[in-house]
Amino acid sequence: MFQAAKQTKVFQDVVSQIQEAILDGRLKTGDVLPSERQLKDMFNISRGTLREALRVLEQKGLIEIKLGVGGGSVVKDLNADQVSEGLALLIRSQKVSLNHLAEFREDVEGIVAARAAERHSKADISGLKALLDKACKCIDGGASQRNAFIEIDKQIHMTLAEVAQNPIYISVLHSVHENIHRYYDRFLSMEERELQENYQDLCDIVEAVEKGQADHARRLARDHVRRFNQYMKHREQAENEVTKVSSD
Amino acid sequence: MFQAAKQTKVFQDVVSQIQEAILDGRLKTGDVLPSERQLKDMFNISRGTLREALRVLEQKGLIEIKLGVGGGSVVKDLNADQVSEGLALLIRSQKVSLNHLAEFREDVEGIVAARAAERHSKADISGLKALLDKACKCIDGGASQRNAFIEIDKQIHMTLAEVAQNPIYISVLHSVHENIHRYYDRFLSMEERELQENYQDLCDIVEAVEKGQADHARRLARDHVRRFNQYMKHREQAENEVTKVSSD
DNA sequence: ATATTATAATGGTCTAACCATTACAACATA
DNA sequence: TATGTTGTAATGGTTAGACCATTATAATAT
Repeated sequence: MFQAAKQTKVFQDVVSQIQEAILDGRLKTGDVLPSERQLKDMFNISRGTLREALRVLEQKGLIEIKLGVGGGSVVKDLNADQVSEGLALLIRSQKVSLNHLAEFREDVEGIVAARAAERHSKADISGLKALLDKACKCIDGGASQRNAFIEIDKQIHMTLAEVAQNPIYISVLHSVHENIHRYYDRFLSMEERELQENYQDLCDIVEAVEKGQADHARRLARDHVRRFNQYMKHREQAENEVTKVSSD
Repeated sequence: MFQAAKQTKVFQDVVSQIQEAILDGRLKTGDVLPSERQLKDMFNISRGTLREALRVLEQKGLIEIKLGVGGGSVVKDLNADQVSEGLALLIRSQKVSLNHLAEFREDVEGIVAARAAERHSKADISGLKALLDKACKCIDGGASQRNAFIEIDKQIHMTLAEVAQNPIYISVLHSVHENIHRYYDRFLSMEERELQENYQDLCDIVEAVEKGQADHARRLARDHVRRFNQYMKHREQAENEVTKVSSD
């Protein structure tokens, strides 16, 4: 007959109100909320409760809290960081293994390449080829050059996601890279031969994209990522062997 | 020469310590943290500061805070809710459109079907066929039956994600469904003809999975989702037309 | 004109209460 | 004895008021 009386925790109500204001556009990126002492009076709550609400909004990625005079709660430009953090937690909590993530990356990079092949413009291809040139120049350099290569490699993948014209791919791929690199960074120094192979892969993918061969681009991208994954797994195993022997 | 001195906000340090304890397994799902009054003494901080930390952990999905005697902060079983919420925020903030999400779903469902085709067991197929049977019985029923059909449809998709044996697909697909349905629920009442088509699609997909035809399953799943998306878009346009006319 | 220093506003933290909710024990009742 | 009621104490939720730490800006000195 009756509904359970609304369980409002005060701070939750404040979170909702401010969140709605942001999502409705009544508060825009860069806007500064009133100071805590003003807000607490506006909501007619205590400062502690208000601060709990602000902490939640901060954690959601909706506001950023700055210190000192002229500081305060600033409405943030929303990005994929929260998605990325959530994914990172799933991985660290062993709900998701590196193999799962690596496989997911294979598939996503495949999709991205295929969509990019469908939607690329001439300007996109020019941009990609410029990146390939930069990558090529890094191959036979020293260790620092190799890090540069890895960086450009990542840029090429992210650029493909942009060419695919769907921000979800950008966010998802960004999250995946973020989390994969957190684990693989220590193995990332590649030999010149691997760099060469890697570079060739990228050239092939870009070529397929340019020709609009979606399925082919998908396959190339997937194989490219799979090869990278297998290489990293070998490195990890090798490292584990060493650790095992030296601790025997 | 020097690094900037660590900017520790006290509550952040507390968040880190508890988060690490959970992720390292020192605190397990279901464990209850000491009461706030005990924790504040253990960390040697004030209760307000502690509560800010707990609110952040709660928002991250790591703990759940229960009221009353025997209440307290309980370590939660981590799931994809945070990823889902992050995605929802991106959508509501117009960073991501429904078209983007729908397209993404096409691709993901395609992947899932392909992976399922590679990895299915006989038991998986039995489970899927049982669901198909249930779906079939809902087709010519009334409105309530139709809702049941939609529910089973979702179950079949999620089951395919489980068959694919990668928890990321489960999480991502769950997030996508969650967010798509938030927008499309009002249009979800389908005609018997659409249900029939839908059912046939599902049968075809399961058949392709059973036969291990990965590429075929991918194509079928993608087309299935695309058709659904187009149908929903038409419904939405139709509704907008009506609104437009009636407000003229 | 430039460097330094004070000022005041803001977020960060602390203390010490009291309120609201809830599991459970103590008690009353049939 | 079994069952329903009530009290109690522990816990999270909220409040109030104070003081500390940081920082943009204005005032001052060089």
